[in-house]
Amino acid sequence: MRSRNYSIAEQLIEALEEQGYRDTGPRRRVVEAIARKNRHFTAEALWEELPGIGRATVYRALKLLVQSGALCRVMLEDGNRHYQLSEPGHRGHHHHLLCVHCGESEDLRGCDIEKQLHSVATAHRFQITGHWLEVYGQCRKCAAGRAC
Amino acid sequence: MRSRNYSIAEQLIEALEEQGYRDTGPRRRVVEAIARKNRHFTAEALWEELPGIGRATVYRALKLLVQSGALCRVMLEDGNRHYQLSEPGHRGHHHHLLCVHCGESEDLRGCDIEKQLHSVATAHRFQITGHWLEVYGQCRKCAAGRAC
DNA sequence: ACCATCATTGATACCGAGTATCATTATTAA
DNA sequence: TTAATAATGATACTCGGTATCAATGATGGT
Repeated sequence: MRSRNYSIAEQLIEALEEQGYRDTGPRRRVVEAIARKNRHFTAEALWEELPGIGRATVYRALKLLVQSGALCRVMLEDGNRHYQLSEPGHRGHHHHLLCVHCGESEDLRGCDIEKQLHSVATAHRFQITGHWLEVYGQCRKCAAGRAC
Repeated sequence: MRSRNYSIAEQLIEALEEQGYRDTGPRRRVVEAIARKNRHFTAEALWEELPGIGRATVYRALKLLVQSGALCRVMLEDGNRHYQLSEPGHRGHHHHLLCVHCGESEDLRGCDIEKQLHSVATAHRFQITGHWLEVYGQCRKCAAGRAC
């Protein structure tokens, strides 16, 4: 656990350094807090658990991490914006299964929605350049009525 | 044109009355402004073209119309929230093709994404209760380089 | 037509999420 | 070690939207 967290934090720092950003104390505290999370979270909640770190610093770090693909912005059903770690090795375009009950989220793999959209688009004579998809529901634990 | 706008406005007023809301002067001015639009718009822009109508009134009307299904909230790629009229007789859950160039939008018909999501969900043992999809691209006119 | 009731209005203040500014501080490369 | 430059955090601000509340308007019963 400890080492896993450590390595996630390291990966995030690396993601920043790859883009030419420095490895600083406050940045480290932010990514360590993110690495500890196993569900999606708001920027505000993250900031609140980081006393002494400025709001702007937290928002800046989140922005850079989203840019790098290491972190995803997800949209909840109520329209609130949350953040969540990308699964390792899964930084490109992808979608999420968001548990509305416990807040757990997993990357949606094996979704070839692009193909399907393309055929619909042809019928509309519409040239698709991008899309955005969120899927809401209950994870296996919550669906089974177990705590998670 | 005139009569078409009139009838759209009437339909919107009816959508409100069906829910037990009153047909008032300010409400009428809001729905008439919406009926004139043929692309998605922001709440703020709508308010600005309605001098004398309070901000809250505009936001309240939008909220009620979205509730009724006559109006959709759409999310742009940059995260900005816009609104657009539902196509007639298409008030239930549906998706949009949004032209990023001219702002035109059409309802996406014939998309059986639910089926596909369901099979992916099974693989994840995730119980889907809802989803949100936006599709971005260029409408046929913009793709052809024509003004629209 | 009148009145009592209750919904609606609009001014205002407020809220939440995020950004701009900017003087101070930390990191880095020479 | 130092000069250059990036990052920080306090603060004020923006943007989209909501809560409050006194004043106004619509409605249904008589």
